[in-house]
Amino acid sequence: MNFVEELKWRGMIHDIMPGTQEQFAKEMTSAYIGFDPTADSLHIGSLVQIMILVHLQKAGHKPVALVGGATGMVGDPSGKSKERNLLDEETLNHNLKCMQAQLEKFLDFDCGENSAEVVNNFDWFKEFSFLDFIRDVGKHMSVNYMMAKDSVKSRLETGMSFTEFSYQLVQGYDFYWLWKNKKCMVQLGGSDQWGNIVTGTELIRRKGGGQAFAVTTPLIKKADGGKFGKTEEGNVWLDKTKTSPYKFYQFWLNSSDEDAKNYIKIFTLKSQEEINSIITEHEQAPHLRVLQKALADEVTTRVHSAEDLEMAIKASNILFGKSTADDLKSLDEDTFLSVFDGVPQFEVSANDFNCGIVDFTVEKTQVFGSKGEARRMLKSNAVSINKEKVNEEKQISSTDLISNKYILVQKGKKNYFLIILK
RNA sequence: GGGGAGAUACUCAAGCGGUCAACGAGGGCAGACUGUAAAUCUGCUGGCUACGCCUUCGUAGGUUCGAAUCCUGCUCUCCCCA
Repeated sequence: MNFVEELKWRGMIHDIMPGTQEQFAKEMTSAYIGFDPTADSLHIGSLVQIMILVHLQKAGHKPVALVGGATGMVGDPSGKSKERNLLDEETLNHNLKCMQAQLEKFLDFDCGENSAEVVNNFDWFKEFSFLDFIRDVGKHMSVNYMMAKDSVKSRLETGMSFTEFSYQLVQGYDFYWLWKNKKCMVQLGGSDQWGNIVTGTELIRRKGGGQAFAVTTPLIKKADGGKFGKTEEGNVWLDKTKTSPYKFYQFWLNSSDEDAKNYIKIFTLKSQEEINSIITEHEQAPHLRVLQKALADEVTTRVHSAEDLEMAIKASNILFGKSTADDLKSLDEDTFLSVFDGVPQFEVSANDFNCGIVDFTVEKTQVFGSKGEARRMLKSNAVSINKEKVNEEKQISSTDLISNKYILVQKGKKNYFLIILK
């Protein structure tokens, strides 16, 4: 199956420029996606773009991942209702380094002519002076054209700086540069990037007299209209120190039936037949959640590792299985600790005991952010100690310790915290 | 440069001298139901040494017994004219 068809059945194409498919059919083609260095880790939103590059390489083409050292200094107005804050250079460089390391995990950088490549647009912008830029690049684009972009139009009312207004030209020049110097024919990206991408193909047409192509992916949303990739704590990151493999696994496992059917096509490499059979199986026995498990297994393995997955499953079974306080107590210490590796942990000392549950969860540990919150939770029957519901009267003493060392605190059904006596 | 409008909690948005920790909506969190799903119903959504107290309505002052509400300076944003 060719690249474009593969993306099509997976529901990963939002828009595609005429002629793109023919280009991919004609020859081994390089295509690139830009990643914005706004944080020091990629999150699962960028995972969609990464998967596109993976498919691209599998189809025999050359993936180029661009990290935006230069564009990151400007700030993309697309989809933003407010002017962005600029990052300082140090943060930016740190972010770039981290992101690059993550990207390298997903692609093959040593497989002959379609080896992946990571480029940084700062490399070609650092020597490019402002005057040169407005003469060589700006001259080809009319303000009228730039103003017609949605990303600009929607900001005309509320205002936008010249910096952000110029963003599309900067990104457009990236495409031009890659086209000119690396024969990169296609730019891929999220649907919000369409305007920026087209500026690039226009620049290539006007300045370079050539042709280039584009494919964009739809914005992923949850079935209920909510934002994809957010949890109570915020973004789901690919960096395991920011989102533990256990939490990562849980994120996918918790997706709704509706969502999981879409996600499995986008985030796994399973074939159409495999996916259909998993969905059929799931519909026959939805409570087994075969679908969510298949999804969570594969994504966790790709982003982390088989070992991380194993521990995440083990932890999940213990935390969400039918286990009781007694089961917890019967675990040996090693298993116990490794199971809870991904669960937020707090350390206490022996004299932190013998106090009320509220003090214990707020002051001795930071399970809850304030006493008010702790009381609210307790009142709504949301707190468990070692899998047993407790109320505001509960006193914590050393008899609550498991293996004389641990206490398991639970907020609601899904949020666990491990307290360790040190 | 001239004129006008505005800034309220996570977001939108009421309030226009006391009864305001601030209506409402969205979002979020929790409870029940379930399949660690969806839908639905319910509760909560500034902090505390908690029938009371403290800190919040762009910012700094002022008027007043009393201010988110009135006055003044400042900052920022938007609109119109040049």
